[in-house]
Amino acid sequence: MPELPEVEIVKQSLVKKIKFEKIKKVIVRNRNLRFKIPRNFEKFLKNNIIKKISRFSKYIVFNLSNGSFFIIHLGMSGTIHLIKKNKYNKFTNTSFYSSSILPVKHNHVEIQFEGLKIVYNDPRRFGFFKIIKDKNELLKKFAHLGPEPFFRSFSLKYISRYFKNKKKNIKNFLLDQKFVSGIGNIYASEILFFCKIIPSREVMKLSTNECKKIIYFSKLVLKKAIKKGGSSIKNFKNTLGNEGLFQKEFKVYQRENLSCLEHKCNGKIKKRFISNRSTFFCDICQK
DNA sequence: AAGAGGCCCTGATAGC
DNA sequence: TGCTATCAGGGCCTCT
Repeated sequence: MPELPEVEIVKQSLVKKIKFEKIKKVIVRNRNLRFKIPRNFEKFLKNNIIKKISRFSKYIVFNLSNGSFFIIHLGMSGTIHLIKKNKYNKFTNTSFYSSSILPVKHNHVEIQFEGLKIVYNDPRRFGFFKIIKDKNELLKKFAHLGPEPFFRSFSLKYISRYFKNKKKNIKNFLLDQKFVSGIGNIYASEILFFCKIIPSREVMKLSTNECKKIIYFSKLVLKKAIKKGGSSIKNFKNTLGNEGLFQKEFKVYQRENLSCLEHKCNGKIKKRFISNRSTFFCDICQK
């Protein structure tokens, strides 16, 4: 599920529903996420008010009333579900994203507020929660991450300097969070299609104009995806509303052997593995 | 230093 | 039906 646009959608929903709410109770059913959830996690969060919810790259950041933070990363398969109490004071299922039905298995973390709770579900457990003591530690945690495509610092100067004498291909660079943060495997293929650059191109051979396109279309594709509510791949069945719509707009991702959607291009979309990740492109109009 | 590859984990699907 | 193999939207670590 989650690249920058999907995480942004989750964040926006969380802002609407739990900003300024007080944490009443925390239940951890499985501590073994990507990083082990520490023993003091529940106690640390309890009685704090969520003062602010923001996003950086693919991380959701919660400011707590005690001056500390906690961050959530959704990994490959993490989803956050909102459960509300009905008028009989019982919890009923609705959701923020991806599925309106709370799955039966893999509900690892539950954070309860007055009248509602959020449930973190993650079959593959590549996601994680982390307590961050203060602002300094937060900055340190994100220090290794490059700019988001939306940042001014993601400039022509920045990327030309970065690409100089580098032999790695452009697809790998778009996935490299040290270079640019927030792009994942779906949007990397999509962005390169718009740029008309083949994913295997060595970055040192990119022209100035192509670098400009990378900046422009990285912003454009992500913005459009956010507008459409993100992408919902492999939806759970019984999805009612709330799922993203951007997957309907994919030009290349998961379109192997289908016709290229570029105007007047007769190509068929190809699928190749680039450093073990599936990559989609048209080898006629992308060069 | 840069780049390639393995690994963490479960579930869905394809092929026999 | 039931097995096995492969693949899935991420990122960290190790090795060369």
